[in-house]
Amino acid sequence: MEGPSIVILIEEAQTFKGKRILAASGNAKLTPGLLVNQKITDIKSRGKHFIICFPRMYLRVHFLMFGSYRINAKKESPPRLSLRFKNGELNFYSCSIRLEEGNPDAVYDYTTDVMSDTWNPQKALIALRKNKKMMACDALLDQEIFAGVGNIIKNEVFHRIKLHPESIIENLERAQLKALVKEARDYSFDFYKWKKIFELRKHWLIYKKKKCLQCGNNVTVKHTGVNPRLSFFCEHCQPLSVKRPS
DNA sequence: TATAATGTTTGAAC
DNA sequence: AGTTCAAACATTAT
Repeated sequence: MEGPSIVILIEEAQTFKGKRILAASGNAKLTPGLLVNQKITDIKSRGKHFIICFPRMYLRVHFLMFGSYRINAKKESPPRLSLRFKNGELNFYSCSIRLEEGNPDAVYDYTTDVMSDTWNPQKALIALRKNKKMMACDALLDQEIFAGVGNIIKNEVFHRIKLHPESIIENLERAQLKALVKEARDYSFDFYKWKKIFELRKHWLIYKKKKCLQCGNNVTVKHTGVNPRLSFFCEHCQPLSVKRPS
């Protein structure tokens, strides 16, 4: 689950903000009793982390690849964590959940979150210049630089800026670096917009495509980067960046 | 039905 | 000590 999906969850879960937990259960490695009677002071996110705040602690939920949730509904499988409120219930499945002490704002840097109001593109540029030997595909998935960006966003962004995902950061022109930072945020917001109206797939231009919609060439599918994650790209429209000697 | 994928952490090995 | 790597976790569509 990528950053924009977490932002949608925040909106859907707003109904529980300010509400008290009446009961908590599940197979998460935490003591559910600690949550009972806790009042939710805030619901927020940082990148792919969904955060439920209490006065002196917070829940940190990461959905990884297969995590899911239900609001006022249940799945057949046992929940990782189920929270019951007077006005409904919030259920999490096959995700990573941790209960942490303190205030999340002391831990998280929201300015590196592509969905955040405080997103700082300049900071991302500086971080990229600091990692000049990195492949662009690894940089874009780096949650310290582009928190919230996942593999779908990665592929669509490289297609939009017409760049080969295996390009080395130091070989990018200044304009390409800026485009990378700009589209990381812009496509994330398009992802958010389209996902909300169930049109996410419909707008994929390269991810899981067979042919490039621009030139008709076969889409190259290969694992790229140190991770390595699957990349879909057009060798013709997305050339490897090679900086000219200056 | 076997496979691979909207992802990250951990700990061993080098 | 830093990096690299495989394993682990878990669900579902194709």
